[in-house]
Amino acid sequence: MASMKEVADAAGVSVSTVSRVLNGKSCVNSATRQRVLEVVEQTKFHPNVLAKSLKLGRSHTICLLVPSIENQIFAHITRGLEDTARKSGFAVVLCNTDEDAMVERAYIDKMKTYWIEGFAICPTAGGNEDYIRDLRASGFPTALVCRYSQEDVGAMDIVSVDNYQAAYDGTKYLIRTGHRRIALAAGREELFLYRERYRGYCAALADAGIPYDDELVMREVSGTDSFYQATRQVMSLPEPPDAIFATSDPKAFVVMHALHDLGKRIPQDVSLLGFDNVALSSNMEPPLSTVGQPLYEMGCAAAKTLLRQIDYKNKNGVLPPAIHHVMGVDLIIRRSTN
Amino acid sequence: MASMKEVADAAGVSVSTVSRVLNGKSCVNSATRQRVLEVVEQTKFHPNVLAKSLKLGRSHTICLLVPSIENQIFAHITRGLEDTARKSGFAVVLCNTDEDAMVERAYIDKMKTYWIEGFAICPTAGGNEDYIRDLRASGFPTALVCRYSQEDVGAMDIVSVDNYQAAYDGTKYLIRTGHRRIALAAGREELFLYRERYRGYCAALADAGIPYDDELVMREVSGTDSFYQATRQVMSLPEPPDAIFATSDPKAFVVMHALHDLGKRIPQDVSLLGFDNVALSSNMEPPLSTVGQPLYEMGCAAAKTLLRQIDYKNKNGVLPPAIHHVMGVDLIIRRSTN
DNA sequence: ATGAAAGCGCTAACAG
DNA sequence: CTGTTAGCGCTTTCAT
Repeated sequence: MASMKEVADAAGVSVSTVSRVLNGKSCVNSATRQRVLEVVEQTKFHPNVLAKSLKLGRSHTICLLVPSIENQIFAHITRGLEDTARKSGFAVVLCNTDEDAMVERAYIDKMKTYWIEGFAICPTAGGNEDYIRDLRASGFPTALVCRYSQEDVGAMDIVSVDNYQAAYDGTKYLIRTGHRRIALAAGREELFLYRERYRGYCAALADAGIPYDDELVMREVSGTDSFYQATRQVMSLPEPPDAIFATSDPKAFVVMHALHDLGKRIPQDVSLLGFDNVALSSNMEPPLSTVGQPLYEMGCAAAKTLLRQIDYKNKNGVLPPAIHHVMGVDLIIRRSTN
Repeated sequence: MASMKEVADAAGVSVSTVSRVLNGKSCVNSATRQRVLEVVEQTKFHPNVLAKSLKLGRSHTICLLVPSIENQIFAHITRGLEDTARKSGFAVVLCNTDEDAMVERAYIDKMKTYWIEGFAICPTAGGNEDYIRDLRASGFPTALVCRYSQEDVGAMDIVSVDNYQAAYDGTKYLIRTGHRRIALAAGREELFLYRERYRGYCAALADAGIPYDDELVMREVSGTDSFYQATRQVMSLPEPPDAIFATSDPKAFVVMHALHDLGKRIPQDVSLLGFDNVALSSNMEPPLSTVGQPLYEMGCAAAKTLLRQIDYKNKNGVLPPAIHHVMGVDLIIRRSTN
């Protein structure tokens, strides 16, 4: 890794001139420019980004925090984010928080000192998110993806879907297709998005005049796998459900598995509707009907909103007003519902 | 973000003293140490890692290149790598190459100028990997994970399983359990690991005196989905297979799907064996028997070998001799084979 | 159009 | 034990 000084010497010019031709600033005599360019070519010189970052106060790096990249949902988001960041010359540092607020917090603290230019965060379920709000308050471009709290709206940049409406529509679809006893595989209540989906489910039921039955809502006890038992339980009710709405595809997979083991046919005995449209859902047996979130696009949107904030901040010294990007969902009917 | 100078001023000492207490080098008067520590506390000072990196020539950052994080296989590896890197204070930059050698190459070039301390790479299938070998040649700690070429052995650090033996054992298991017509969902031939798995399959057949039938090996035409058609074809043979060995779990998922659509029961009509043991395989219907690679651990091992190289290089100025870490596989019998 | 010089924030001799 | 100083590699006034 040659340094600019070496290039300058070899070309018989000063480092400032080399810098100038490399950055296309102000005019440089085209003869000298040529000479410099040649040397750069020969020596395979690449400017040291670290030094540049230090000088300029920017690193062209953003940081993504997700609970776990092993969860397909976050894998899709990550892909979208990385793709669009890369196209703009940004690198992305990945951190798996494992739903541990301590890890999340420590990581953010550490990353701040890297002059990371922005943070895209799918926050951990448990934690108080004050340190995330502080992040923005202290001037870091920040985007919440998927997961966010009510109070964040208007205060932070957010990329999400309308979880209430999406769940409402999903439930409505199940009702419209003749189902009356609709069970819900609900997500962890600490997460606003799951409370919203729950609300949507309740509202759709109410609007259709179907009485709410708490025995029909399965709650996550310890990890997604807990829906295996929950499914067995709900299916052994005197009046078992004729449809199950899982509030995420990974949950739907374990419900599906439990149903198979119970000898129940999908959708003949019970319809199953998921939420997310993760890549694998189309390969399940039967292929899973689901409320599709545009996960990849949400990752792209998160990157874009971060880039936008970074730009704005570099121009105006402050962050732009927060926006809430609410993306549309698609109801994807495959063969697990009828 | 306060700077060390400010801390120094506030504490009434010089920056070097602050640096010393922060780095625990040489002795500092415990009274002054206290004072400095207090100011550090108050101002929430974190040293600027960029400046430190520039000065020291190290960034405590490694780079991971994978074809796509959306592929569960790479998600597991990534998780293992990130977990162990983080524990050692390293950040990891993620790049999805999408099997595009151009992207891979460009990314590596760019990352070199970030003073990235090491590269963990699951190389793209197509490309000539000279630039990866150059990476090591030019002094960058490098680890190949899963995918590698014959010629890399001994020349580069590699973390993999013994693909030949694993496929041999998997096939052997199928034979031992009474199968004679064993089809193979083979992977892309450009990948050494798939050629090895193919060899293992052939060898096991030969050793058991079962004639090789080329009609029984399905080849990837265009993405994993092409195995859907291939499965239909092979099942419509006059003498269809009584078992299918898929050389990766994602392939097994589409084979399984095709089998279902064909009305074939697994394992009654045909046994199905996968390769990888991706998280979802246990949730399939039926749960997939598979040759389990320790993917998470392979990620950990890749991080460790990188860390080891980095250490060694910092001490001795050169990279340590390359090692090939061959990890064991587990035959995981679930319910898709009998 | 080009060079000299200052400085981004930090570490590491080298003096004292 | 502590302060001074010289850079790490680069950008950017400010002169020339």
